[in-house]
Amino acid sequence: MKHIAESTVRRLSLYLRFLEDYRRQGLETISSGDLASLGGTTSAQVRKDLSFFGSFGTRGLGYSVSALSKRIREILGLEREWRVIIVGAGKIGAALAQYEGFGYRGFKIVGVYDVDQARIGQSLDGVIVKDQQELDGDLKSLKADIVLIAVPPEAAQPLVDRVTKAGIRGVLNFAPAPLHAPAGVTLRSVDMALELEILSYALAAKA
Amino acid sequence: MKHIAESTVRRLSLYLRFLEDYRRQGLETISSGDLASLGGTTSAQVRKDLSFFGSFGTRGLGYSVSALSKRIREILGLEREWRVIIVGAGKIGAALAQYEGFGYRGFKIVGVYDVDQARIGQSLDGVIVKDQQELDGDLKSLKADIVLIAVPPEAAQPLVDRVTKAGIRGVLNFAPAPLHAPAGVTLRSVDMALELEILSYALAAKA
DNA sequence: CTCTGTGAACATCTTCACAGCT
DNA sequence: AGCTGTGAAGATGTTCACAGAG
Repeated sequence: MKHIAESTVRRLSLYLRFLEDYRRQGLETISSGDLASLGGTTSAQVRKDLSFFGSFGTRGLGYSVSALSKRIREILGLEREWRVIIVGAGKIGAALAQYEGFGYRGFKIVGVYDVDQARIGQSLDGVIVKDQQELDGDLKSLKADIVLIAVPPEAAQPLVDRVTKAGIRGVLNFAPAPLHAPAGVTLRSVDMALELEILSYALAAKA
Repeated sequence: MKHIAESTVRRLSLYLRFLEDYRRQGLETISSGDLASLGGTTSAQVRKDLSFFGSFGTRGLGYSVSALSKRIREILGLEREWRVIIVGAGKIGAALAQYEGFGYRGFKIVGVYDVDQARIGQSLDGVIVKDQQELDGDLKSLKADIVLIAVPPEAAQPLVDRVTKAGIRGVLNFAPAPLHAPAGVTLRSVDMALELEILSYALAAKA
């Protein structure tokens, strides 16, 4: 398969949400124009995005809501369950552990770890915070696929090294630090301070 | 000023962090190559990014750490204080209110609001959660610049409409909903579920 | 000789416009 | 007639490669 742009994948993920809204409303077909106006893009963009993966629509009619949902879920790898471990049970880690947005789409939190004795043993939405010393063993025994990093920035890179050594191939980082992972590992970062600074730029630039 | 790509602004923000690391280490100059290797980019990219805003370097030597820091802070609008209001004191809102990453760079949280009586009155890192009914008045009296949205998805768009009507021009949304804002308002979204889905795609695609 | 600053070449992503099904 | 699917054109972002300052 040809390489797909991240922007395309992001939009696919959005389309899936709109499709689920449509299904909830009992609608059976949707056009590229409908998807476009919901997502703030153009109908050509929607058709182009989908065309990378095949031809799912019917000319003159549009797309079947259920068939397209299914197909996008397959493309995104959401038809399977992903087992997620969170490292760091501070404010962000705790918020992530209890975030409803994850569970409903096949992301299952199977463990939360911290180094702070005060946090170990706490229950976060049914998952008990465990001692980080148990992490290496648990990554394997719990069959974790993805690690969410919610530790202080200086602890983040060593943690990436550690979990990738244990075989983890997907990491989502929330620490404000630029991290590096070996080839074959997908590492993404969500940096809230950075987002605020980009907003600051936009506000300052138009003032 | 010509339009600057978001990717450029994002990198500038990263460069600023590296510059601060360098300053902490007492180093006085830095080359585009140094900045590039820290940020996982190329020296040409660094120079191009900076060139949009002027010529700050010395050929044969590099950039003055302190002068470049100062200049990037000006560009990003970080030499001033931004007054931030958080709406929604659930898990995410509370984590944001207590996130240290914001304060140190001129983002001051001046208020947190919720509709839930059980949360109103709670103290989050020194800020008392107030009743959301007071939001409209406080946006003006507290001179808020930026609103962070941490409410359930269905409440997000009405909230955007409300705060933009009150004069807010910068919104950072954490609810998993695609929002629209009037022209002149900068709205950015951080969507954690979306990030996990993009990760899922990457893992599924290489499997 | 080193490292910046930048036009030009290149690569990537988006939009256009229309042929082709239904 | 309506809407998809897709090459081609256009716009945007990145890398190259070198002139020029120190």
